[in-house]
This record gives sequence, C-alpha cells and structure tokens, in this order.
Amino acid sequence: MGNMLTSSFFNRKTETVARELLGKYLVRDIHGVKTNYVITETEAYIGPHDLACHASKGRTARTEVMYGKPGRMYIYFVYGMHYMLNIVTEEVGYPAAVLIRGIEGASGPGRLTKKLHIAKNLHGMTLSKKSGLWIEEGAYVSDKDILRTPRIGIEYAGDVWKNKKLRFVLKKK
DNA sequence: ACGATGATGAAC
DNA sequence: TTCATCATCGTA
Repeated sequence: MGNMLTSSFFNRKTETVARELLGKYLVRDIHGVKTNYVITETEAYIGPHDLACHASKGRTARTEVMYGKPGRMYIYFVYGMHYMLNIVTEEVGYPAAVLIRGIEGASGPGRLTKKLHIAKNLHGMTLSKKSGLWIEEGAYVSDKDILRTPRIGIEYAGDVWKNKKLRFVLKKK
C-alpha cells in the first residue's frame, strides 16, 4: 500500500493538485473493511474570483471549510439527492478545492459518494484513517494519459471561467 | 428530454 | 418568508 497523502500535498496550486490526484487511490474504511479505487476524474475550483467556485459568493456557513486547512473535506448536497466530495486545497485563508468526479468503477460525483457511503457527516473532517477516508500514492501517470476539458455543469460561470480547462480525466487503457 | 428533491443564497 | 437555482442521475 502507498503512503497516505497529507496536508502538504494539498497545500499547493489547486490545478496542480487536481492533475496529480489522477491515478492515486481513494481509500474507504468502513468498520475495518477497506476498499480502494483509482481516482480517474477531478475538477479544480480556484478561489474567490472563479465564478464556478462556491466561494465566489463569499464566506458563508457553507463555504467556510474551503477557507480552512488543506486536506479537509468539503461535502455538499445538490439537486436534492447527491453528495459531492471535494478536498480543500491551497493555504489557509484562500478558498479552493478539488472535486472528485470519478473513480474506477464509478463515473460521476454522485455515484461515487453513494458507492463509498460518503455523506455530510464527513464534512470538515481531515482525510485520515480516523475519518475512514483518505488518499494514497499510486502509479506514475504521464501527461499523455490525461485529457483536459472545461468543467461540467457550470454554464452559469461566465465566458472566461466556464471555458477554462480545469477538468482532468485519466484516459482508459 | 425531463423529473426527483432539498439546501442555499438572494430578494423582498 | 418565499423563490429560483443547483459542481447530478436514472429513466425514457
């Protein structure tokens, strides 16, 4: 098993973190039963100026966690039925996060949280063995095996931000 | 193409 | 307090 990623991994540019999470293992421990899945798709949400980032609305109860320590989970509920898993990035005080959009065997942010039983009770917790959810090192991933596209479901974000290629997809072998 | 289904933020 | 919107998904 690889080493567990710690806060220093996430305390970097959000775009870099999103890129480097591809190929890493998302590990879930439920009552001692561990499962791990390769991360295959991510998106970067970068700071107060990014109109697609929830923090562009300002510092609220919902977005507060993004202003905190990198490596914590930002989990929110959308469309009345799906939980989204994000990992906080960059330094304390700068609101940014990476959305985990896909893992091996579960494509789509709502599908993977359902599969791994990830819900609001993990919101604000640090990725760690204690929380039962963490990320471990994986195999080297070449740029040739990665596709970059605009992010999904953010048509409202204005011409500049909606078109930025901040979605990272690991190509299938 | 569309409905499910509830939290969120902004308007009033 | 009401209202439109939403980082989606399953069914059609």
